[in-house]
Amino acid sequence: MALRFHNTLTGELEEFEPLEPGHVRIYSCGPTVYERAHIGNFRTFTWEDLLRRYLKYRGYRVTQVMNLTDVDDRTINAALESGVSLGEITRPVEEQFFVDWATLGLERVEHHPRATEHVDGMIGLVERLEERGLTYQRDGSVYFAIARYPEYGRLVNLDPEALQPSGRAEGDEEYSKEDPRDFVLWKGGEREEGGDALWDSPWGRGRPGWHLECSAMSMQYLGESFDIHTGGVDNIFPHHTNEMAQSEGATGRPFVRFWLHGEHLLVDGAKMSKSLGNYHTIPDLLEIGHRPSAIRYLLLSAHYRTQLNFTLDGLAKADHALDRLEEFARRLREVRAAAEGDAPTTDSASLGAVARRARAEFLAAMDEDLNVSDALSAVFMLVRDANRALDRLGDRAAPEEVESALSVLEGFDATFGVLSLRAGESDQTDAGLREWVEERIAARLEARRERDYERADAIRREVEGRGIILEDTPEGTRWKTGTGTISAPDARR
RNA sequence: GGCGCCGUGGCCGAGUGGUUAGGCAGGGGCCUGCAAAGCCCCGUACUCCGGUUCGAAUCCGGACGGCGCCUCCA
Repeated sequence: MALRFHNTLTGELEEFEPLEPGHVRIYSCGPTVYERAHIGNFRTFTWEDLLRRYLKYRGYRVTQVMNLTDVDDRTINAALESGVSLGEITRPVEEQFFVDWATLGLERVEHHPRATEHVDGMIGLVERLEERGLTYQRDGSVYFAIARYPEYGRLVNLDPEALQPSGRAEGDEEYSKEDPRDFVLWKGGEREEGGDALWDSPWGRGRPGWHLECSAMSMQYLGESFDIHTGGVDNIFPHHTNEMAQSEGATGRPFVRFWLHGEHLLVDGAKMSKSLGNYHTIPDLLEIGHRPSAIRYLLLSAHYRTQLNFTLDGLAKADHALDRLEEFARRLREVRAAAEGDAPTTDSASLGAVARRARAEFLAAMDEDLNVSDALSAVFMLVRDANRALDRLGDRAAPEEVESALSVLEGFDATFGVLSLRAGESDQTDAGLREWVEERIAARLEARRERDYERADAIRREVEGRGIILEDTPEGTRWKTGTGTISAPDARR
C-alpha cells in the first residue's frame, strides 16, 4: 500500500515518500495572532493534525513546524488602535490559541516559531535574493521582482503576465513598486508602528513582509527542501506562490515537494462572518454546551479538500455518532475484562475477521489522500459487524479476537483522536454531580428491589432532568451524560 | 473579465460507467418491569435538459444554483 496525496503543485494524486526515509518534514501555516482564532481556522489545524497523526500511525517520524505570525498589518493595526505594544496584542492571543488547540486535542507540533524571533533569518534570506539579483529597493523597502523570475506562479494556475491589479490592490496600495505584481520582502519603517514592530536591517529600520516569515522559518527548521507544506486554499495565492518564489529564488533548489491545501469551512451554508452572526470560536461553542470531541469529530468528518458546512445541528449529530463509537469501545473493553482468566468458549472467528477487514479498509481509505469518509465508514461497519458477533456470542470472545477489534479502534483513535478526547471530558464530570448521581442510582436500585417501578422511573426522570442517562445492565446500573450537551455543574436548568 | 471547485435520500457526507457507502434523524420489530445500549427490517437518492453508451449519479455539452481565488483571509 502506498500513501497518496493530492499535490496542488501538479493538481494530481501522487504517491508520497519523504525525502529522508522514515522522516516526514511538514510546515503548516499558523495563525496570525491578532484576535482569537475561529472555528474555520481550526478546521484547517485539525486536518493538519489528522495528517500528522496518520503519518505517525503509519510509522513515520514527523517534524512539523507551525509559525505564529506575530507581526503583520493586522497585528500592528490592532496594537495601534489599542495604543499598546505589539506584544501586548499578540501574547494573550497566542495563549488563547494554545488553549483552544489543547481543547480540540491537537498534538503539539515540534516547533512553533514566532516571526518576531526570526527576523535575522528573514533578513538573511532577503540578502540571498539580493545576491541573485531578484530584488530592488524603493523608499526603504525591498521588493521581489517578478519580472526577473520566470518561474513565478507555478503553484497557482495563474499566468504572471495576466496578473492584473484588482480594485482591492489599487485601493490599499501603500508602497510604490516597479511592477504592481511585485511583492514586498522588507517594509521600510517610515510609518509610526511602535517600537517593538521595527527592526534594524541593511536597508534601514523596518519589518519583514508576511510571505518572508514562512520561507525563513520553514527553511531554518526543516531545511531548504522539505516534504509537505499545508495551509488553507486561500493561501495558494499569493502567500504560498510568493513563498515558493522567495525560497526557490534564494536557494535555487526545490522548496516543497507536496503542497496540501484544505478547503474552507462554511457555517450555515455561508462564509463565516460576524455580521451574519455565524461566527464561532471554540469557547463560544463550549459556552452553549457542546463537547470538544464533537467539534473535533465534525471538523474531521469531511474530506479536507471539500468545503464543510458547519451547523449547530450538525454538531449535535456528530455527538450522537461519537456516542456509538464510545459505546462500542466500552463494550469491547468489558468483554476483554470479562475474558481474563476465563477460557474462551465460543467460536469467535467472525470478530477477528471483521476486525481484519476493517483495518485494511481503514488504512486503504486513509492512504488515499486521507479519505476520512471511507475510513469512518470502515470503522462504523466494524461497529455493526462486531456488535452483531458479540450479540451472537453473548459478549464472550477469544481474547485475541477482542484485541484485534480493539486495536483497530486504537488505530482509528490514534489518528482521529476523538475517543481519547471524549474520555477526558467524562473524567471532568463534576465530583458533586457524580456523587449525587451515584446516590440517586442507589435509591433507584432500592425502589426496583421493592418492585416500586413508579418510584424508580421518577428517579430516572429526575436525573434525566440533569442530563444524565441511566442504563440497566446485568452488571448493574451505569450512567452517562446525555448527548449534545454537557450538564455543566453550575447549570441550574 | 480570468482561473477553479461544487450541486447525492429529512440533515451531514463517500463513491465516479453496471454491484449495500457510512453516520445522524425517522418508522416498524426483537430484547427490557419500563428504558438505554445492541441487533433486524424499512426510505430505493444522485439540480435540470440534451448527448455518448448495451448501460450514467459517474463521461461530454448546455442551463440553473452555490462557493472560492485574481497581492498580505485557514
